[in-house]
Amino acid sequence: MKQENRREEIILTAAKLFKEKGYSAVTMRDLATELGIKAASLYNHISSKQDILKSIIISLAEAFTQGMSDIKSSNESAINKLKKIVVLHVQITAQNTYGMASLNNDWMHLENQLDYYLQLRKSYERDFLEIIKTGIKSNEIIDSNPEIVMFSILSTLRSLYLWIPKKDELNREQLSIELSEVLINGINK
Amino acid sequence: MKQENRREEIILTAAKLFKEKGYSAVTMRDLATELGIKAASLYNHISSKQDILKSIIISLAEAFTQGMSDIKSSNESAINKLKKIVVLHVQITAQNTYGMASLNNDWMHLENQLDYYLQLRKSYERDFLEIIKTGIKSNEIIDSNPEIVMFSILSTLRSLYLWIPKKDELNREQLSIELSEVLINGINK
DNA sequence: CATACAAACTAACAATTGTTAGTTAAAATG
DNA sequence: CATTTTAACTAACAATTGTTAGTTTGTATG
Repeated sequence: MKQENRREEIILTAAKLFKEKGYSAVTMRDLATELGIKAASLYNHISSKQDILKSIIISLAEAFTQGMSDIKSSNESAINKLKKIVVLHVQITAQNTYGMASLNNDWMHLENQLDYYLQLRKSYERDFLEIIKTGIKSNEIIDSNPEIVMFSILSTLRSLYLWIPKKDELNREQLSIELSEVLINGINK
Repeated sequence: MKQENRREEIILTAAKLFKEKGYSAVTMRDLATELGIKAASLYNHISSKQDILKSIIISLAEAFTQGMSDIKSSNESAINKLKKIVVLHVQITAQNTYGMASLNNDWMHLENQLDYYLQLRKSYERDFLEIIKTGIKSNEIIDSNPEIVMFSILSTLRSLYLWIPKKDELNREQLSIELSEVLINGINK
């Protein structure tokens, strides 16, 4: 039975290095050194550097797609759907902050899977925008430019991978609540 | 008189490529090809690849520092200071979307200037946080976690470089107003 | 104990990297 | 017109890159 743990360990360590320096700046020798082995030994577990990147990014992108699918079909108000999106991002990001860095910053270095990734992202943003537009029509959400609303919320959620590691005194649920408060209700008194 | 234009052109083209692929993935040959010359010819105008990155990032970081300094000393309410910060980001980003990508994504590849950059950023964030805390104390801003408020606003402003190029039908002033509306007053009706 | 296999190793490769040296042609300067 | 400067070029370098081939070592399995 092949030890799948070692592969996972390699991918996790790679994600950590990718977060610090970006995919292109991390060499297979960097990665091997971090793991205490030689570069050639990595190839007993992974098939290429590109294969590592693909494993990191695609699984995360699919998790977001699945999450959005659940939210879409969840007979909730638009505002509650937005709150669920916040929870989704906090949850996935808290689970894998390193990988989220690659998802955000290294997706353009995907080769074979680039089109697939872009398709997932496009579809996610389309669903997100649809929720906001529905909320505006139903008078739940203030009459504003829906793209700016999505841009604003999504930018914050996509940056979570940078902030969550610094603030682990805050638990996930609490963070989701405070974030929803600020993003949805604003800060003006 | 040395032609300073050519240097500017090289730096601008480099910023454009850095935005697409990141600093590490762009080679001097890529850059030269984009300009229609050979890699070695670049060195008549710049002293190193690192020199290009430094020129892009440091000037932008100093522009933000200057802007924040003006806002700090501008006897305005906290909310109005925040609105001025939005305008500052929209203005600088609209002027140089390519460079802002490097500021956001490639700062860690600075070598000699890394400490200086980090110092500027830290100081900027300290001032930003201070404005929010003052606003909370003076009852202008809702009683919330000031770090989350800053994180949320700053994440959105830092992502502007991705969105502004897609939306140039929106003029800067209009964008600043709508963004302030969403970020400060929220979206809940 | 014999065998199979997982996971490390050494050595090497071809390609690519940033950069330097030296040269050339055209344009600016006196 | 003579000279200097600018900005391109060719050729080459030493280092680093991802990856492959072949080998060794320890650990389970039968």
